Amino acid sequence: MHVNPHSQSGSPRLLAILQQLRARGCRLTPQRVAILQAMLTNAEHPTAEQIHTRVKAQFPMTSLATVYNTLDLLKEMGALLEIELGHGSSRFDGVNPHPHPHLICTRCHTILDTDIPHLQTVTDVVSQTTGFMVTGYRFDIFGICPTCQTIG
Amino acid sequence: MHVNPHSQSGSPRLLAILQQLRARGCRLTPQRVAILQAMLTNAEHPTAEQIHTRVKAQFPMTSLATVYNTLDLLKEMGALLEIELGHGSSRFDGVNPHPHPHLICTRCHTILDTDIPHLQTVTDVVSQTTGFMVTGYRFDIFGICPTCQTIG
DNA sequence: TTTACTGCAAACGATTTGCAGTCCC
DNA sequence: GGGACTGCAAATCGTTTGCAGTAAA
Repeated sequence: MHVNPHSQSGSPRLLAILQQLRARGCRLTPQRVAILQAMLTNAEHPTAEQIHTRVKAQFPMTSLATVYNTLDLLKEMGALLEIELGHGSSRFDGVNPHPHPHLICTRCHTILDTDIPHLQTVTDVVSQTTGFMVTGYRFDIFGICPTCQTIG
Repeated sequence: MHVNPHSQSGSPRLLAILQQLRARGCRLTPQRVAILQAMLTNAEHPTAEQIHTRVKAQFPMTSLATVYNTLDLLKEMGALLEIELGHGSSRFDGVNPHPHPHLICTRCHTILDTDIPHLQTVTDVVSQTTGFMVTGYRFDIFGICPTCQTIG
């Protein structure tokens, strides 16, 4: 299999991450690039399985293990966020890799991004008052989404 | 095995939860009461395994499955909080079962309770602006605790 | 006596890992 | 050509479950 990433146009973000991968000495295998593209263009906070399904449409041989390996790599690079739920699969956010609050519907399991102003300030204050060196956070708000409320 | 919960003094909270269990038609087995007591007197956010170890000191036959079953029951009753971490075991908070932010040290895995004023107000605002019916939240702040910082 | 609960062991399911072969660079 | 990466299958591990026996009420 052979793919030349330069032959296809891509978003600045995609190109930047490909660049980062190259700088790391990582190979740009077709599977890897396809997984990355799938992550950057899916705002639904997909599971590894869902990414696998989507990538298999393009490269049928792709294994789930490779998806997991690649997601780990991208996570370590800071290119995506993993939302680890206790039960069921992790969900991934490749659209906004910076910590931000999520609204999680406990009925349909939809995850929505949301914005809470000054959250950075809040964690800064915690850092100062407790002596904790804050490196990140996760703020999940659970409830029932508007759609599920109307369904009943 | 036979234990009479009334023969021992207990905190008001312990007695209230025992009462709640009885009201539900649940049996007050020695294992169950011991697990509950262990949870109410351990502020270290223990794992199921750690609770199992502690309870086995008192009732050596106690199985880990019973610990899990009992923790599930207590969680469903709202008597404790489960902190589900993606990797490793869940941690449980039986001291403060109401949602509150946690400071999690990514080096020594200590979990500290903390207080952020007006967090309830924040989730209320999110509820109003998004139409989400908020039922709970989880706010984990990751970093390096003061002790681990001094160790280097 | 009734039946909820227990211990045990096997099952489960998401993720990781070992390995032999592949193919990007 | 070398070694990072792949697919596959087996291993891992926290947690759940089935079941026959036990004991709380």
